[in-house]
This record gives sequence, C-alpha cells and structure tokens, in this order.
Amino acid sequence: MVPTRAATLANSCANTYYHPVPDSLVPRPVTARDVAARAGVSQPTVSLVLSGNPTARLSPETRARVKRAARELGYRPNVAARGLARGRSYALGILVPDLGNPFFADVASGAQRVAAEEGYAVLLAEAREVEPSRHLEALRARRVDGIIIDAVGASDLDPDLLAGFNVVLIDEPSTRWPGVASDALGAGRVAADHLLSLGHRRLAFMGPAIDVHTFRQRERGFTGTLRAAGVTLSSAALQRARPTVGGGQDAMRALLAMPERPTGVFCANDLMALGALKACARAGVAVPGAVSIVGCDDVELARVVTPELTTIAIPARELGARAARMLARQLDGTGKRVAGSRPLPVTLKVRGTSGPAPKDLA
Amino acid sequence: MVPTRAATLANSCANTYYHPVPDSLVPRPVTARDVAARAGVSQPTVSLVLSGNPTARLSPETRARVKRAARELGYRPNVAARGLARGRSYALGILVPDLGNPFFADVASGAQRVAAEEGYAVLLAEAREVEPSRHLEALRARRVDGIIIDAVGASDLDPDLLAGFNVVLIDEPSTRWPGVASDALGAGRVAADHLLSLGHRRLAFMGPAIDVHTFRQRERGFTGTLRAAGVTLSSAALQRARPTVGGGQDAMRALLAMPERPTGVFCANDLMALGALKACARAGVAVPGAVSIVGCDDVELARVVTPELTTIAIPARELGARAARMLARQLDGTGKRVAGSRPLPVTLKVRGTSGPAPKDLA
DNA sequence: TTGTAAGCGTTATCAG
DNA sequence: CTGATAACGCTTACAA
Repeated sequence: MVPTRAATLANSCANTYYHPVPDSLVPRPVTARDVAARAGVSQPTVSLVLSGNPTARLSPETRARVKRAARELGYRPNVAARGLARGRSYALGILVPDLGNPFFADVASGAQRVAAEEGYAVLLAEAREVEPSRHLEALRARRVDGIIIDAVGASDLDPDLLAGFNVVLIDEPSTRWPGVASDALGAGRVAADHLLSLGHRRLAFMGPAIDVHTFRQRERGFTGTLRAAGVTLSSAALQRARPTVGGGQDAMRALLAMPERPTGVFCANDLMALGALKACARAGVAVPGAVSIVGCDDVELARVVTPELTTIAIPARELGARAARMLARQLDGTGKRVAGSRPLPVTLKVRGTSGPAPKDLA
Repeated sequence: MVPTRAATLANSCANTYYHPVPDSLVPRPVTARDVAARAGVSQPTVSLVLSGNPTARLSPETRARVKRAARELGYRPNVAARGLARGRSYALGILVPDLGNPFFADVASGAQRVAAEEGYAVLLAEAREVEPSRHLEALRARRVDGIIIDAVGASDLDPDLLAGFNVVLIDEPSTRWPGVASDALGAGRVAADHLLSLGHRRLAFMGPAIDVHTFRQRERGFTGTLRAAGVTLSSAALQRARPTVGGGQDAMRALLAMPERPTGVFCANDLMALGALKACARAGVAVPGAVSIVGCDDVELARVVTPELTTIAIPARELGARAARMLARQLDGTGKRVAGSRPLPVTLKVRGTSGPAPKDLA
C-alpha cells in the first residue's frame, strides 16, 4: 500500500518539512494495455468495451472480463490520449475579467457545474493580471473544444485570436457567435419603473465609461423609460466610474454634491450600488429617506448591508450553466445548429434602499 | 479569411439565431508536420527547434527556417500531444468548496495567475454541488500534474482518491503533503488581544462545527489567549453555526439572547461576521457601542458595510499563488524536495465594528 | 466476435 | 548537425 508507506516516511521527519515520495514509489498509471493483459484480450478490445462505442459487438462474456479487470486495476482512461485520437480535448475554457467580482465567480461556478456533468473539464482564465490574448493562446495550445467568454469584450479582440474556436458569449450579442444573455434592457426598465412608481422624478444613473454591452443596455433601458415618462437626466446625473465599490463611492459623492441632488439612483451593478450606499452613510445622507438606491445583479452581499440593497436579480449561475450547456450541445451535437436563447428574465428585488421620494422634493 | 466568411454567413440570418460555420470551413490546426514540410526539414527537427530542448545542436540556419515557417503558419504545439509524449499534462487542478465565498475565489485567482505564468493550465473543481471524489476522479483521468486543495478536508478523503497525486494543501497541515497556510492560531490570538485591550471581558466566539483545521486554530488561538488572560468563555458563548452569512446571523441572535450578553465577539470568518453585524442591526443593538465584532479574512466586502468591519486580514490570493508556485517547483523541480513554508502572517485591520467595552459592563 | 494495424501530434533515442 | 524510428495511450477501420 503505497499511501501508507509514504505516510510513514513523512511521519519520521520534522513537522514543518516534507519529504516527497521517491519516484520509484509512485506507480505508473494503469493503461488499457494493462487491463488487456489481465483480461486476456487485446488492447483495442478494452477500448471498445470501455469507451461505450455503440458499434462494438462483443460477447457479454468478454465485456464482463474486461470490466472486471478494469475495476480491479482501478483503470482510468487517459483523457489526453483519447482526445488526441479523437481530435477533441473534452475541455472548455472560461474567460472572465475578475473572479473577485462575485457575479463572475457565480458564472464560473455555474459553468463548471454543468461542464462537470457533461464530462468536460473547465480551464479557468481570469483576465485580471494576464492579458486575454495570452489566455486565448494558451487555450488554443490546449485545443479546448470551446470557450465561454463573459464581459471581456470579445468583439474588441483581434479576430485571429478567436479564429477557429467554438465560442459562446455571455451578455454580449454577436452575429459571429451564439450566446446567452440576461435581459439587460429590461433591468434598466424595471429599475426606472420602480423608482418612478415611488414618486421619484429627480433621477441619476452611474455606470462605467467602457463600452460593455450589458452596462450600456441597462443604462439605455433606464434612461429610455425615464424619457418615455417625461423625465430627463441632466448630464451631471449621468456618472461615469469604474464598476467597483470604489467607483460607486466616487460617483455617489459627485451626485451628492449636485445643487439639485437626485432622490433616486440606479447603479450599473451591485458593487457600485454598495459603494454608493457607503458614500451616503459617510455623508450622513439617509437611505432611503433622502436618496433611494437601486443596484443590479443581486450578489449575495446585497442582503448583508443595512439597509438591504434593492436590486435587480440577474441569474449569474444560470447564465454560466446555460453557456456551458450550449457549448456542450454544440459540441457533441449531431444537429450542429445552436440557437441563441432568449434573454433570461431579471427580477426586481425590493428591499431596504428604495422608498418613496421625499415629499418636499417630489 | 475564414472569420470574415463566417461573419458574413451569420449576418444574413435572423438576429437571434446562429448558424455555425460548416466543418469544411474550420481549418485543421497546423501541426509540426506542416511546419516541417514548409521548412523543408523533418518533423522531429521542428520539435527540437521549438521545444527549446537544450541538447539540440542545430545549425542556426535551420533554426531560423523552422521558426519562420512556424510563425508564418501560426503554429501552436499541441499540449495534449506533448503531454502524452512527456508523461505530463502541464495542468493543475484546484479543488475548493465554494467559489461563492470570495475568499476561495481569491485563492483560485491567485493560483491561476502564477499557474499561467509557469505554463500550467488550471482545472477548476468546485465541490459545491459535485462530490470531491468525482472531481478527483476526473482530475485523475486528465492526469493533472498536481492538485491544490483548500478546505475540503483532504485528510478525511479516502486515501485512494489522492493516491499518486502531487498535492499541495492550503490551510490544512498534513504529514503526507506539503502545504501553505496562514497563521490561523495567530489570527485568533490577535483578535483576542485586540478585544482584551479594548477592555472587553465578556467575550464570545462563533465558528462552524465541522472540523476544518483553520477554523479550529482560529478558535484555539482566541480561547487560549483569553484563558491566559484569566478570561473564560461560557459554553453558550461558543456558538456553532455554518460559516456563512446566515450562520453568523443565527449565532449572533443566540448570543444576543444570553442573560449576560457578551460585549465582544470574534467570528471564524468574515461572512459570519457580516451576518452577526446584520443581526445586531436588526435587533437594534449598537455596534460597536454595545457589542464589538471582529471578523477574519478581510474579504473586500468587509469594507463596504457600515460601520466597516474590524477583521484579521488573511492573504488569500497569496495563499493560492504560493500553493501554485510550490506545486510548479515540485514538478519541474530538479531538486524534488519541497519545504512546507512557514505560516503566512496575518494582520489586524482595526475598523469600525470594534470599540471600547461599554463602561457599565466592563 | 476479436485481433491487427494505422494513426492522432508530440518527444526522445538513436544512427547516419 | 540532422533525420529515421520508436514510443506515449487511445480510437477506429479493417481483417481474420
């Protein structure tokens, strides 16, 4: 029993240091050949039995013998070898901007769950400190069967980087690749409706300057709905800042400094909203008494702040899950045709940061 | 230009639907053989030139020819094939309980960063809805060169599942594998010192019932320091709950219901602390006026709540990064011997949720 | 029903 | 210095 021997070896050493098991002790992985030898058949027969090939017509007896041998030896087919032979890697890449944003962590989580179910591995690629292009090159070198890209601006990437890849986009429409998206336009609309129905007329929006489709749509949905209701946004009420807590804080400070301070603010995402909330707390501005704040995403933390954040829930895990499923379908798909699904519905979560507009200002 | 053709094809279709490029249009990846043909050399020569093998003594002229051909063709070596030949996959697995916890997201982020630097891919394995054992089987099938395991209780796993793997543990000591850890004992100690120095004598701890080493140590460090200072914890002041926001909320409610309510609480992690903070807010208990709260981890959100959370910062990304580096060293290591590093220092972040003990109770 | 042979894209060990 | 040749572990015709 190798593990035990290794443990004994290590136990005899000082606690803080580790002595690895000598090479001779780590057993070479079991191969199909080993199984074949033990079962008394040829190696390809093993492959036929174990790879579930429907064309294989083998005697039940051989089947059983092979399976037993495999079990006894603890045989695991080498996926890389299989991939080489079949021309597929059974691996998916997922490219996200930043795992520190719980939204993307959720997307990754959802994607990995489905991928695992479908027999794919998920290669993590975070564009936080490594260039997307480097990641893409690495994924290409690994011949991943497909890539999920979320909010990394796939359209802005050098087309060559993506050439030949099977891509599914999250929250970014494209004529070139299929994708899944949330109803970003609807999110903005719902936020506007909510604030309007509470009597707010002096409104503001904060979002990033960069051209990320989802953010743009949320903004459009918001401003469009306001316009339709005869409410206009002054340019100062349209704050540009990074889509982070810090950005939200900055933006809110600017809004609070306006001569005619807005009473209702829609933030492009929850991180910004949390920053905004914080800026209000710092400035001693009552929420929702003086200012109502609406976020977007519904990350878990939205419910931990006090008051709890009113926000629009975006099904992050579901987005990731669907993207992975879509890729999987497209890959083992006999019918290679994949339809881009309708935008996933978003839902308003009315919580503690939104309330009636202050009467003296309504 | 394939991409353009594909785009044109798709453009002619309805917006919501996607028509994939016919197989004939997606180019077979270029192989070393293609490069060899174009450079007028044998295929193995290409390998020699491009794989940076130091033993290779080739004429500079051939070298140049091969490199040029490779560049012109956009050649990328197939990592799976290389892995097959070299008996390594150049892939690392990372097994974490839950990406929804920003702490683990950070660990993964750090690990992926250095793995990318070192030329390894990172296979994501989240034990949230998939059994660790399934993940480990999958990683074995892929012949990953190593695995990073964080807080999944590696010691409790069936040893066979891990047999033969190169493992680095995060925050879990083991005689069997090397690992990196934060100074969990120190974290508890620092928390205790902080609260004691603020005059608190009626103290409490909340943490999970499950036997996760880090949490245990934080607890031990805390209670041990208190004991040394002559302060004892009543059993009711030792709350067991899940290490989540919800768990923290429950635990805090229980603490607030005590006849002699504690004035200072140390929470096993920030999520619990945030829950505790929230429970206080709900119950109208002033923080830090009536109760001081200290968390652990210093997740980003610790600074978004009001008042900001006093907590012990654990270098999550650094833990992930070191684990990956350690694995990498151990793998391409000529000197296969790897030392488990000393625990990473933790640092107290005094913020808004801790203050002097109320005078009437001190 | 099963074994043989060829090949997937590399690397590594040899002769030439 | 360079080019065959044989692995690596598996799949898939094609024979037997």
